[in-house]
Order: sequence, then structure tokens, then C-alpha cells
Amino acid sequence: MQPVIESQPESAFVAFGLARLYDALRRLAPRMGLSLTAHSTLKRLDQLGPQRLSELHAAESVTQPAMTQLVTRLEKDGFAVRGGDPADRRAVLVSITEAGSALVEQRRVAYAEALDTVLASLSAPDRAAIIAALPAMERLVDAVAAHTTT
Amino acid sequence: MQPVIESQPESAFVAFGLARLYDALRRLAPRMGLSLTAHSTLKRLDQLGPQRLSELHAAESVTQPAMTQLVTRLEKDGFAVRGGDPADRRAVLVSITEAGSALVEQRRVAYAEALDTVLASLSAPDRAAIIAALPAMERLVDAVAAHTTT
DNA sequence: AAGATTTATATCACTGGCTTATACATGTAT
DNA sequence: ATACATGTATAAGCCAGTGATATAAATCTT
Repeated sequence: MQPVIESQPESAFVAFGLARLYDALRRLAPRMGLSLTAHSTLKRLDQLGPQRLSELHAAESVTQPAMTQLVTRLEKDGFAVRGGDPADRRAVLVSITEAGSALVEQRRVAYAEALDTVLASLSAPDRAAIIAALPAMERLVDAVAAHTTT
Repeated sequence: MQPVIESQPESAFVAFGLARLYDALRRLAPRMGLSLTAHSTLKRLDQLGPQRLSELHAAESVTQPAMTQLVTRLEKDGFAVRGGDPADRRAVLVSITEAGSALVEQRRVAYAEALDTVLASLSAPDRAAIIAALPAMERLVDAVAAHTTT
């Protein structure tokens, strides 16, 4: 029952729109039995290659024990493996497995298909507007990453 | 280690960009001690007024017991209240409280501020592109809602 | 109008995924 | 060599979800 925002006229409007977009995308995202963090971690491993457990925990904004446990679960499910770091014997290098990569790919396809259906129901100009904004949104994503890292 | 998408050239690209945007927005969203579902449910109650427990469970895509428990927690924390439906004495009408509305507003402001900081770091053309795409994204959100309801 | 069925919510037992606090092993510096 | 810092693991506990089931009210059937 709240009126629409008034403070920072322009960016608050953007925030409102993006918040709604976020909720919508959340509903659309295929779960496939894995948590948000699990998906995000697998995607990271898939894109960037083996990472230290401590890198992962910082990147995913969860505590270190949480990441230890997540990696244990991923390992149990066959989506990731622990390996030692020859350079530092304290460290653990986590790598994605074939099955893990396959899962990431599978989810991405499912997500793309779901979005495809939705996009198909939009008008051509709307699709064009969204596509035109993608590079800017890409930089928005980078800015968010930089902001949360800081 | 996956190559970039190849299948549906255009919409898959959009999907990829939106997926990244989604992850970024997820990191940026202020938690304030409530779960994603709790926030989403409160927002719904705030915007649409009192709802049945069963409406909420369907709308939020959680099981009915989960919504019963969530409402119990929200009630315990003073953010929502249960009320009977005079028309159907089996039903429970859940309403948001003053404190609940205040929390929703507070979070929205915090989210807007966080996004504001991030948006400020973008170039003016990038901001403009994102703003230009907002109406289209709004309709995308509606389309997602229609799609997931179906 | 009585009984059967459906609908709305609640309760129970369980699991997953997170937290903090702490332990332990390896690396680094003095 | 001793002390401190770093990387990971373990332990105990909480929150938030699940499926199975119970209970009460509404609806249908005859």
C-alpha cells in the first residue's frame, strides 16, 4: 500500500524496476535441486577454472565453513572435486567435474528456454530495447561486483 | 570453461546477460535478517493488501506448510497478523502490520541507495540505456508473472 | 439433512544450508 | 625456534524448506 518512491527521482525508479526484474528472474530460474549459492559457485568454477576454497567463500559472500560444507556436498554429488595445491599444502583447490559442467550447461539451456518463451511474448520494440540495454547492464554488473568486493 | 552460447542466437544472449544481472542484483540486495521469500511475501502484502495463506503459498512458489511457518514467524516478529475470513471460516487472511510496511519501505530505500551508488559509477549513456529499457523490462516482468502462473 | 468429498490450514519429523566459535595444520616472520 | 598469520575443517545450533498427515469448515450427493 506504499506510494511509489520520491527521493532520488531517477535512480530510485531504476531501482524499483530492477528489483521487480530481480524477483521475476528469481521465479523463472530453474532450481534443479541445487541452492543459489551452489549454482553460482559451480558457474564460477566452470568459467574461471579451479579455485581455492577461500577464494570461493569470499566471492560468494558466505562464511568459510559454509563453503567447506558446500564443497563437501558438491563433491558428494559428483559435481566438484577437492585437490591439493602443490604450492601451498594448506590450501584446497576446488575443481568442477564433467558432471558439474554438464549441470551448469543444462541449467543455462533451461533458463534460456524459459526466458525465450517469455521474450517471445514481448513486442519487437520491447525486445530491441532490452537487447540495446544489455551492454550497459553488463557494465552495471561489473560495477556491482566492484562495489560488493570493496 | 564453457564457450559462449550458440543455440538461439539472440535470446540466449539476452538470457546470459539477464542471468548475470540477476546474480549481481542478488548480491546487492540488503538482507536485513529476512529470507528472500519473507521479503517477497511482505512486499506482496504491502502492495496488494490482505491475502489468504493459500494465495501466498501459490504466489511465492513454496509449499503450504512453508507458508504457514513463514506467516507464524512474521507474526512472531510483528510484521504480519493472521485474521479470519468472515466469508470462509476455514481461511486465514494474512495482513501486513505497520512495522511490516516500515520494513519493506526501509529495505526498498536501502536497495535504492545501493543501486544508486552503483549507477552513479556508470557513464551517462549507460544509465540512459538502462532507463530507456525499463518500460520494456516492466513488461518482461509481467510476462514472467503470466508465464509462471500458467 | 446425513454422509462423503474437497478445501484451507496446521502439525510433525526430517533435511539442507547457513551461522559462530573453535581446532588444527601449514606457512611466514622475527 | 618461537610466535603469529593463514587455510581448512569440525561442532553445535538455528532458520527455512520438504512430504506426510491431521483437523476443521465448506460443498456436493443423494
